[in-house]
Amino acid sequence: MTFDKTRSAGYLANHLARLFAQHLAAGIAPLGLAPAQFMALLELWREDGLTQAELCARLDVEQATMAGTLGRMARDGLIERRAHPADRRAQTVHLTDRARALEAPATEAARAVNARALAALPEAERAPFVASLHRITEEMRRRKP
Amino acid sequence: MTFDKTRSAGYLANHLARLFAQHLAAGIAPLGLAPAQFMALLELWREDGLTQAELCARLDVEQATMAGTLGRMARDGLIERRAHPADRRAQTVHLTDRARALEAPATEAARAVNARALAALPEAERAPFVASLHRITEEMRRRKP
DNA sequence: GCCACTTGCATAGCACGCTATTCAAGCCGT
DNA sequence: ACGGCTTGAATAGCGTGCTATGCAAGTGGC
Repeated sequence: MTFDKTRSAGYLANHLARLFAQHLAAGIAPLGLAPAQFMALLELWREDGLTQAELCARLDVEQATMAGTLGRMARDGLIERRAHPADRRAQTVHLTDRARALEAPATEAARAVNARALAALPEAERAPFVASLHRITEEMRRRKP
Repeated sequence: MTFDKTRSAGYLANHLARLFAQHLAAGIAPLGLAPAQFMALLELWREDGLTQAELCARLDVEQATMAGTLGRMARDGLIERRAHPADRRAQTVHLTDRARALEAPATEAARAVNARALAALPEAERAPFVASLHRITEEMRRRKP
């Protein structure tokens, strides 16, 4: 039996994620955003003034990755880093007005991508699919390689 | 209404793909393989002597991406490129013995990752989940951004 | 037969992921 | 108060994805 990629959850997850990233990138590029920046903004819109470490934990990415993303966001005028009031090692990350103004259009673009993607499934299968995605993701995250 | 990432198919697909990539990378690193190289091998194990363009089409990645992956694979002694017999622009990609020997252990590692991941779902939900993944992927691939 | 379009690859530049390393600052037990 | 572990962040190096270019070789129409 050869390995059938069209039935491999891992292969399909990779392919699907690339497709989502392409669609999302196209949707938010006009706003001057890249996908990873949008993810970081998602957290910052909920709660401003997080530290880099907190962002890492919430998005489950490595610290070095987040440092790069935040660097690009600062360069692009989306965030400002300020000294942490209580810990001189840490910095807090704050949204600029420009970033705050992007919340509505950016989340709208993301919602549109999700809607168009899920349209491929019969309505009754959408919620179970997303639930399964969530379930597997949480499990794999718990017991990392 | 704020955007809930834990219910966003796109967000979850990205997260899941990163987790799969980490698990797979850990599983095949001892073989000297990286995830994208494994994907290319998957096609070459089925049919040796493909051109770069054919590999791109089958894996749905851009030509420039494949050029990079094949370059690393040639560097690592996994493939050889030969002149195409009929088209002087093209090259055909051929497996080395080393790459051929990796088929069994590498596919086994990938299968193990899939199995462990799907173990998070009740048995009855696994097939529908993979089917949905496949369905959405195919649809999104058809009508690209 | 020639010029224009297409096609196969390489390359450069950038975004993101990861690991590994380094450094400063906080924390702790003795 | 000290020496040692932990923690927050930057940096370097690498793999993988993308777009955009550039060039050589094939193809077609006239």
